[in-house]
Amino acid sequence: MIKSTIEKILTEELAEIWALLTNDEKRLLIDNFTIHHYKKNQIIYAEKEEPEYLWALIDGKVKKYKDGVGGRVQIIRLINPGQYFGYRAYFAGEPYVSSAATLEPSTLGTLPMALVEEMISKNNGLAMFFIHELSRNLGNSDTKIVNLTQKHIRGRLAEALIVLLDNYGYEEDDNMTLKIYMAREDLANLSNMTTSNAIRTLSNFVSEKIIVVDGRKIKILNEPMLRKISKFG
Amino acid sequence: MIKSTIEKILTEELAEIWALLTNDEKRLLIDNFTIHHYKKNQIIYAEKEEPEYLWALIDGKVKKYKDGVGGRVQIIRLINPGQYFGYRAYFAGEPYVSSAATLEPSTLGTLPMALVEEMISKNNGLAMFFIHELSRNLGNSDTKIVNLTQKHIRGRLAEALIVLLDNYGYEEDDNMTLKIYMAREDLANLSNMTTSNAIRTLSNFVSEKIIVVDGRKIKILNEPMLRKISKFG
DNA sequence: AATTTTGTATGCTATATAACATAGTTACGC
DNA sequence: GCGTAACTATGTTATATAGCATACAAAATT
Repeated sequence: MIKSTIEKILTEELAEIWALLTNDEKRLLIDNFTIHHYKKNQIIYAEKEEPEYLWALIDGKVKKYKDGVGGRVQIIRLINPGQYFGYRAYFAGEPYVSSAATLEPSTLGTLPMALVEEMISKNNGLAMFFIHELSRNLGNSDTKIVNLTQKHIRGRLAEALIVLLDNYGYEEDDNMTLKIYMAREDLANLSNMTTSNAIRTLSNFVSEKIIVVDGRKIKILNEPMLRKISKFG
Repeated sequence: MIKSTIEKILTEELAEIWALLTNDEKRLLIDNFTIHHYKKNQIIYAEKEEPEYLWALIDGKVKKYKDGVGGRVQIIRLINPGQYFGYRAYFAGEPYVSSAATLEPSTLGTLPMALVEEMISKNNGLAMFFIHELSRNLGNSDTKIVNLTQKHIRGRLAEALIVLLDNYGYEEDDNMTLKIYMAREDLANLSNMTTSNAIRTLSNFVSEKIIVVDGRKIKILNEPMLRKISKFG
């Protein structure tokens, strides 16, 4: 039955919010939560659209990005399963300033923001949850500003690889291969450089035995060195 | 009497929060709100310190900035009278990731964050206020990432001047002169360039009759052009 | 008032990285 | 399975901007 599937997802994948709710709120959530399936590289919402839903990533990988000057794209955040997005613009009372798209086939859930706002106004634990999330994201954004503007190309790419590692971790079988297979272009858009330079710098890291590359699979051989380059590069 | 001065400030300068409170909360606020006077270019708090207070700017001007690679500094936000800062790190449960300092002699108020948190947990209007603030700041930060990484030097400086205009406005008497007198170095740190290049680009804008400069006074002659450069530069 | 320090201005040089070009390689649709 | 498109790789050139040097002006300190 559909309802029980939703309940399973809410209690297991989105436990963080679920735990904060009263029984009435849980019921409301079940009744209004909708599951969506997205293909790889599909746009979820785009800049300038009006925010209407809270999005929850249940399974898969999602990027948030901004289209900038002259066709350049900047990836500003990566979303993991169990995380929420798409709510900031609604809370700020403005249209989206960034777009969201899947990096792989993904399962997502939506909840109308009007309902979320309603629930927040009555549930302080939920309000604190969003205050906490927004605060962490804002800190990351501020840090990103300095990383992207002041570090050199090697430092920025190393940083991007560390971000991928922190977000998605290693494959279980070898504990070395990044659990995300990104196009070089996405890697470039994450670290504010051209695709050519992402490829080139990646090759340099391979020559220096810091990583091994097999297509889109990236195996990190020397994580401390990568962190060092990220920090001082 | 001191208490009545504080009450005057709270009701007039910090009306936005005041209006959201119950009588008991207002009393609590008056009893725990402390006024501080800072000189020009004085550090309020520094990166890596533990956040303890909510800061309210009552009068003056404050910059939030991050020290980056090789002595470079990035100004990430400007604070106006009536605005609050210093709370993000506390909510995120981490030390400060940026520093705060005055740009001119300023009057500030503090409130212990533990009290703010306590009040938020009981007052949903207050919680929504912070959710709204954090959401707006996060949108600005994300936009800043793209502005600073993708725009050319002229666009970045034009953008910085627009930010100063939007934050502090024009002098009342001529409606053209920016109501903030910043060092060229601060201007550079705001727009991610060296001081030399800020001076040079500012001179170019003068040659092009977009602005007039008299020491630190900047008069904007052609605001539409400046906005155009900011947008496409 | 004299002296030091700090800020502003401008020219020249070096360099990191974008832009462009070309080619090989892999994935994908028919 | 073949042809086309998308992706990866690498070399070369162009250029925006940092870095450095020098000079002058203004402000602060003695």
